[in-house]
Amino acid sequence: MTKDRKNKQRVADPEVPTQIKNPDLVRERRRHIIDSTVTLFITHGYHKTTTRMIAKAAGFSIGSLYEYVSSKEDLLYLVCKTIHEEVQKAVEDALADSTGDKAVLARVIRRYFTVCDNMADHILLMYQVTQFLPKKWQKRVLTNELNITDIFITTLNQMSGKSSFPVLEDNIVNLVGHNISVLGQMWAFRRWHLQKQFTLDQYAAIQTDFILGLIF
Amino acid sequence: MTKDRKNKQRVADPEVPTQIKNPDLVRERRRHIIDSTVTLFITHGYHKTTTRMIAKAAGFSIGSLYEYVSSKEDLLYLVCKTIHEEVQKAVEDALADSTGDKAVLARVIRRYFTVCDNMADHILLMYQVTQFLPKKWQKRVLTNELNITDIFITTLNQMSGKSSFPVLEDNIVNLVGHNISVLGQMWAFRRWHLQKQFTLDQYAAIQTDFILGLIF
DNA sequence: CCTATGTGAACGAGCGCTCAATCATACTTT
DNA sequence: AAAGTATGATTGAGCGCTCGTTCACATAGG
Repeated sequence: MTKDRKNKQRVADPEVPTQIKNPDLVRERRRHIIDSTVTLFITHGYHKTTTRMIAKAAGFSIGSLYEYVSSKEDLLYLVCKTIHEEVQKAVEDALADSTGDKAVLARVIRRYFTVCDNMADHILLMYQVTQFLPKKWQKRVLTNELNITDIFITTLNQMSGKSSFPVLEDNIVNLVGHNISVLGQMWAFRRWHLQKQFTLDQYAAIQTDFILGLIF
Repeated sequence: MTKDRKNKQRVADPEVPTQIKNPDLVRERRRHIIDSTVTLFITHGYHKTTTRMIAKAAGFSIGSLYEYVSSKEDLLYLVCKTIHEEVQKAVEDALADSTGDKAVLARVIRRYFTVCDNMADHILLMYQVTQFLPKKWQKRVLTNELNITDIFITTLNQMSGKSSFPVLEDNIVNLVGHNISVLGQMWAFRRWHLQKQFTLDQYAAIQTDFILGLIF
């Protein structure tokens, strides 16, 4: 009767725990577990973080942990997903009031770079950790990554042709979108080195000129 | 009597194996082991690659493997070091005949991007794997990474003021150096996506304009 | 008393690494 | 040339241990 749980290949898409009935409880606890896990993953990395550490940090026993999360891999997926949602939300908020204009693009970039600065550890974590996901979920995470780039791309497209903006080729728009994402992440990766020479704002300003140069 | 071998903290700096006498043999075999390992790490990742797999791939028994390499971590360090040396050499070769000129910088960038394309798997590996090194060696690897950026920086400094080049501020030179490295690596990370829109040459051409824009 | 939830000892697969034993080859001795 | 010896190189069974996961049982609430 319990045999049908045996195979490791879980049925449904991402997140399938066990037998607790109250769904609100599950959501809340799971959220709590994810938060604790993120911190642990950031400080110790995925492999050196044991499930026992996670349980302890979240204030559960290992047994309970497995009531809310079906495997360590599963948890990793949830972590990745959550981080991306966070980054994406932060970026979208920062873009909420944009209308096509040089100064606006500059502000968008500066805000995005600020997000990258605030979430630098999370960004590094994502880079380190995606590899440990099953291939199937890796794709999904990669897609989320590209979603963020897409936000810039659509923003640029909206600006294209309006106000002081020239009409932009698709190719260029795409590349600029990628460049913005990547140069933001570059700050996360190399900030210890870059900070010796620039503040975040200076960095943002120069890179903005850089990016605008490609457009105009 | 054999007790003095006990502590895991190895004495010397990086690479210390065991009791085989012929040093040429050691060098050659170790090189061979590293090569086999790189392939395995790229396809399976660090943790899923077992020492037994490495031994098998290199054509040794595990016992023999440990005659040439003192630990799996050690091997990881050697792998990182070797890759960086390779990248660095490739970049330096590509830069061998540079004199200050727009066209030359363009060629330098295109060549570097080609290196990134050829060694894309290696570059990804480096990003994934550095975290598993002991802190002490992590720094060293990070330094190697920055060395490559420095190559660009010094190249740019040599160009500064000569021929058609303006005299460049230090800050700008540094940032441009970083941008070149990072935009090359961006190709490695996102090439599956970018290839839909650009060939490597097109990518290099546009990004070069981009970079030149910051200089002129 | 029954259902929902929480617990942590126990399990066992898998790992890096060691080391006593064996083999191969070169050098000595007669 | 044959037998003896010394030494470097190779082997793989197995040790010690970690860690993800499970499950028989405890506790709480209604």
